[in-house]
Amino acid sequence: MIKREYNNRIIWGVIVETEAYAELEPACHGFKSRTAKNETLFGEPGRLYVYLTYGIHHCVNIVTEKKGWASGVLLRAIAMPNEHHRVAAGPGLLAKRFGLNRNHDNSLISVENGIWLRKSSADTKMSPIIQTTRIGISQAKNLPWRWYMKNSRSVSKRALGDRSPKPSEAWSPSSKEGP
DNA sequence: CTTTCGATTGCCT
DNA sequence: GGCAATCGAAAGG
Repeated sequence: MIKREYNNRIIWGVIVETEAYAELEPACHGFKSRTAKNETLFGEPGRLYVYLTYGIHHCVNIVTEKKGWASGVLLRAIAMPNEHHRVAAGPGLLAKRFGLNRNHDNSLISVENGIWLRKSSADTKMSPIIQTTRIGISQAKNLPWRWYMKNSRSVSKRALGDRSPKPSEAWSPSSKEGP
């Protein structure tokens, strides 16, 4: 589960949908270049990479892998048992509900910073976990790097309609190499 | 410099 | 199903 303290309150939920992004594939923000904007993605694991998308919504990632290698896990949906099942059922919605924005970019995940992770029996309650392709991207659509809890009602709306990638959208690793 | 478009959401037909 | 909202990178001239 993920926990968050802000406005003098602690809220929590189970992460029920994620996607992985890494430097070796073109959908990743760190694929083309390393800039001030995406620097966090190249930084040390355990920090948040938060960016604005569509000029309106924020997307929250947890940086993974080793320092110097752009990689992260996008949090796409959180189930909050004590609230309406859709309040955090999407990347933008969960960022909003958990009060996270660009100011939290590069923040270390810790109790001191008001955002942290814990294991819980609630985490496995909605299994099995389905692995499939990512959503809302235009490149490397064939990579099966999305995971979600099959039995959760809080999985993002668009995640429900799966489709297999067309051959023209297929992508396979070429020059870039992993860590 | 100008134009395009995105790791989305919500409202409309 | 379609599309506006709304901003800033990235791409194009």
